[in-house]
Amino acid sequence: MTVRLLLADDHPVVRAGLRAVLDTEADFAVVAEAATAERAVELAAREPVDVVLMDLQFGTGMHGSEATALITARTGAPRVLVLTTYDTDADILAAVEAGASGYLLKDAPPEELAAAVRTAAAGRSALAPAVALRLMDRMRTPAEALTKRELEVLQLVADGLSNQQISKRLFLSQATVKSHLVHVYAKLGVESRTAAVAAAATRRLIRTP
Amino acid sequence: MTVRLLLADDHPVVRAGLRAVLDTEADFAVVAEAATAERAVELAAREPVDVVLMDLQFGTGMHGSEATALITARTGAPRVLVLTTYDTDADILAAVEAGASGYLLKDAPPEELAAAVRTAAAGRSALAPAVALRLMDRMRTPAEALTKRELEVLQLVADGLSNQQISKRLFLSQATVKSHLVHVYAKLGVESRTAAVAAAATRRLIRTP
DNA sequence: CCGGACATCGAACTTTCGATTGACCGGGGC
DNA sequence: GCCCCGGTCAATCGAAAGTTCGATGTCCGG
Repeated sequence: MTVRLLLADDHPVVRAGLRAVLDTEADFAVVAEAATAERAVELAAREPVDVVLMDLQFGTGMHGSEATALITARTGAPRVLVLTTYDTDADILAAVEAGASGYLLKDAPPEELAAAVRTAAAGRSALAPAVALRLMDRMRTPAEALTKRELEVLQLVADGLSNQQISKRLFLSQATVKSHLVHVYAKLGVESRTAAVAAAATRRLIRTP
Repeated sequence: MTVRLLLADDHPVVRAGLRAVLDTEADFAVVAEAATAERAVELAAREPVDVVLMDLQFGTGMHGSEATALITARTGAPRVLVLTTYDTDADILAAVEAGASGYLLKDAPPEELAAAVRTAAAGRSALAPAVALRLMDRMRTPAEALTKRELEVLQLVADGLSNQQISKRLFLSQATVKSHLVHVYAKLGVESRTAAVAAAATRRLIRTP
């Protein structure tokens, strides 16, 4: 049984690398490539594909997690294996919520990559050890885990928005924004918004441009 | 005349991709690969190589710019072509100072990549259009260029320090720190420290963890 | 069913930040 | 020599951020 693959990554070199690594496996066949998330969604709907290898950060246009959600929403959809460079908590959560079957880092060795593809093709969940470890840590110390809402506010803080701007963006009052930030500061062990952004960046909780 | 290549990148997939892309060129031959900067320095000294494709960010150990400096310091050294994902001003300057013959982004199309390798092999300078454009912009609008001191203060802001903490760290008064930040805000077109950090991060003026 | 976590909001308070203005000095360039 | 720029500092004032104390409602699991 051949596993048909769709590669979605904006870097030609990475696509070539994935093709080189995966085509050496006898039971894999790369049937399509996409340089944008939009194109990946289109191809996944049209071509018969078993597993999509999806990057998260594309240079322009749709984000990989959005594309993942669109692809997995259909019935009989292929499995989506997220393959990204960095592992922020926000990205992992977004990918899992979007219906990704797995989450791999690009620095993974080829054997791990092939194993993850087979796992995903079989319908099981495939998480990179580093990612799994992070989720374990998150489970083990739920006190330090930021809620989705807190991450959302923190991300906007990192984008340079003021409390006023954040409140308007999220349809909240400034009081609520401050409230969330108080909790964020407590969980991160800091006492200012910039320190929170720095701490969250090192812990890969948020996306930094 | 065959161009002998050494690939230095910690991502197996990227190395495979570069090999796939470059080995299709008749006059290129990938003769060695290195997964760390240290290994790249070692191989560049031992193997007969014409051009080194050097990543900047390795997972652990030496930085690519250090390795570049070590490699180019020798007489009869190969040319080093820096090939990285992101293009921060600091990285570009460091690479050029280290003696890199060129600076490419990993999202470059294969033709551009091959052309840059030939340019480097011929002993000429090879800059990616995006990188060259950045340098041109930097020349054209020096008003937006932050001074060394301003960057220093801004970096500490990005690390989460308060004005008070920065003043102590740099042996300044808070007035001076504020003064620098006023200039930074004006140059970046923002009006708060977090917005300045966000703007500087997107423009790759500072280091983000 | 009840406790706890999460999300929401308000008000009063303190601290920090940012804007503004003005000043001094040293080093280059004209 | 003179002027401009970079770096340094001071004082002030309003705005923003952060703290503290409260409160309500939902939802979920024991």
